[in-house]
Amino acid sequence: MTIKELAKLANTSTATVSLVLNGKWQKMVRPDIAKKVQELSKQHNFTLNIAGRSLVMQRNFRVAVCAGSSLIDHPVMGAYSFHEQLGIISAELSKSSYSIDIIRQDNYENEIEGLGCRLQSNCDGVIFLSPVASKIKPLLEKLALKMPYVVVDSDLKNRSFNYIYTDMTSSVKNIITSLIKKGHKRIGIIRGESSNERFEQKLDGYKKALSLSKIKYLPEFVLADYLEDSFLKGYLAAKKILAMQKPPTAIFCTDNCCGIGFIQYANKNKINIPGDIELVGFGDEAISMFSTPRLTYLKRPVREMAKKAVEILLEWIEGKNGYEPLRYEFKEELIIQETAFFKV
Amino acid sequence: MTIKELAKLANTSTATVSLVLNGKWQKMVRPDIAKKVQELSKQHNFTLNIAGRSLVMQRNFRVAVCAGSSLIDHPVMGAYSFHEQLGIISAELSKSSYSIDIIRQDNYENEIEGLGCRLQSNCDGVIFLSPVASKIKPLLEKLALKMPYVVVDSDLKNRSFNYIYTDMTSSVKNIITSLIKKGHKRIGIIRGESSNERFEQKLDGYKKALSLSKIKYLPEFVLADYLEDSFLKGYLAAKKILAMQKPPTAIFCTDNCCGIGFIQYANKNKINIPGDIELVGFGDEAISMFSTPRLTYLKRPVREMAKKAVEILLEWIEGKNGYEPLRYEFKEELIIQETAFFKV
DNA sequence: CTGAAAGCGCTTACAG
DNA sequence: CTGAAAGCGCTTACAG
Repeated sequence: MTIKELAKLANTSTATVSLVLNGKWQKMVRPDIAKKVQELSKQHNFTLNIAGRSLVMQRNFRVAVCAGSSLIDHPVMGAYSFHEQLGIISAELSKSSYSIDIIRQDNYENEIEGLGCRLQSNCDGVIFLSPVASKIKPLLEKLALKMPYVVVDSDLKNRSFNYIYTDMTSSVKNIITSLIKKGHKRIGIIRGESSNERFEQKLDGYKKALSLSKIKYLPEFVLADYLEDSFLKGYLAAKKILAMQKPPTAIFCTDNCCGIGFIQYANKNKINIPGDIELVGFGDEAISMFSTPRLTYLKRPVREMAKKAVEILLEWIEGKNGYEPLRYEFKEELIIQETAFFKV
Repeated sequence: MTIKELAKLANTSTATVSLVLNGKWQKMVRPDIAKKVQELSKQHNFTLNIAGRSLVMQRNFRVAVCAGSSLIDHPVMGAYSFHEQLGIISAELSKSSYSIDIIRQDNYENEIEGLGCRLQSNCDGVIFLSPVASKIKPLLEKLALKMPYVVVDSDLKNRSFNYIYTDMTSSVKNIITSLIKKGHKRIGIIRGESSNERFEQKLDGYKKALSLSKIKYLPEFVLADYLEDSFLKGYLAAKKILAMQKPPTAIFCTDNCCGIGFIQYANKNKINIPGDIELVGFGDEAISMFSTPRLTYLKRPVREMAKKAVEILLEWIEGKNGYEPLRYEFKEELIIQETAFFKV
């Protein structure tokens, strides 16, 4: 069924039907005609054809979601955030009858033209999920997108871009400071993530906290080996740490997966957490309860960031006013479970 | 840039450009002209406008994915499969430049018209993810979709529908039989899922295995209380079971989350798994390694099913031949980790 | 307040 | 082999 047929049934023109169905009829269409159109439309379960609308409105009702393909391909370990975000983004967009295009984005340098052209001709907006800041910035500059975009979960530190982020450095600084206040003097940090840049941000926070409290920074307490498997990283780091003559009394894992690996090794070797060693993770809610004891961790606001991204993107797409660059900060939240206790 | 402009640049007509860019030019367009068009198109990063194509081809380049909204809204516990599948589906579709529409499908009875009309006017095909068989069947009959669809992960037991499934009854039967062969005579089963129908299928397999081996079915070994939280279900079931005077020597958890809950309780109460009690789970790979000991489980081929669904759906959408009803079976696979050991 | 008409960017018969 | 033209289903000036 098309708008033409519906117009015929309602004994009016397609223009009138279009106005009514798009809610733009006030003061333009006689109320009785509007009502009739609405009733007929409901009765026949009529929906405006999206291709027709797209063509004339120069809008595609599609939003692109760009993410590294490792996130898309290997949803098993540590990449849970991406799937949470994808679910939320698609559900939110669906409410406004937008659909999503998943775009794999790995080789930032080589695919600029392809990506730009693909985005430009298919989508109304773009969401970049957790890109590496130092790579997405030149890409955005080169792309010079004419459509709205938002970068989610990367602190681009430049107000001319649109991004939603958390200040991981200060989150980590605060948590390490709390550990110090509790009496810990020997605090370790284990790298869980594969991204060097992200780890550096957290390590900065760690260093700042130590230096503020005049605690000496010990390189052997930083376990930053590169390994694909975050869980295994935690497991092996635990082995290394617990073999030390004077091991740390508290550990910060930069990723929950890694924290769970740590716990698994500790359990096997009868190390008591939090009795012998306190442990704090960082990441999703998702897997944080699957260990014994349950992980105390800084919860990342991944869902909130995704939701916000859709909200502002749609506002920009549907508004006619253009938009100001947007920088929006979310905060990590401390979730106290069983591997460490704090006074808040 | 439009096809018109490109045609002008190439000094030819839009018809010719369209043929070339769609790969239909062989024996219709002079090779030198075709080459010129291809070069110009590449040079200008030209892509055919999808709205224009959609309208004239009567195709939307969109596929709907229907799923219960609890899966979409609460990705934390036990609903991991959905997110794995969503990621795979969207990535696969994206390769063919289709985008996806997420549709929440909860109240099967009341939204038939809305759903049907929405699907019909926006999408070229539909994927139903893990619907309840007894509800999706009447819905499909009433909808009488004119477009291709596939039901993923529900055994509809009716060859007139299109569905991809696993035979959970026989998977469970086999695993229980293996436990019996290993010497277990007291085997418990714990319900992890919220869907009654799915649990019944597994329970059937459990009963069949017992009956084949002439082992008496004991209702107290079936822990099928309803609880939202699968993890907690496992935890509480463990408490109940381990308080029995003669508890089972092996447990089958119908969901991995539930298995991990069981392990957590056992660990806290110094019950040795697999020494005191062997444990087998059922579900995703995703969370199966986050426990100590790691869960032995039947792995569901969720990703494989999703990939297959997209493959056949696109074949149907892009083919012009209509299609035969399709029924495609996948098998669960036993993954032996640390909570139970089998000879295979 | 209403309707006829132009036009969005394509593809596909159809005439040459 | 090539190009002019119709038409997909809408929205939005524009004329009445």
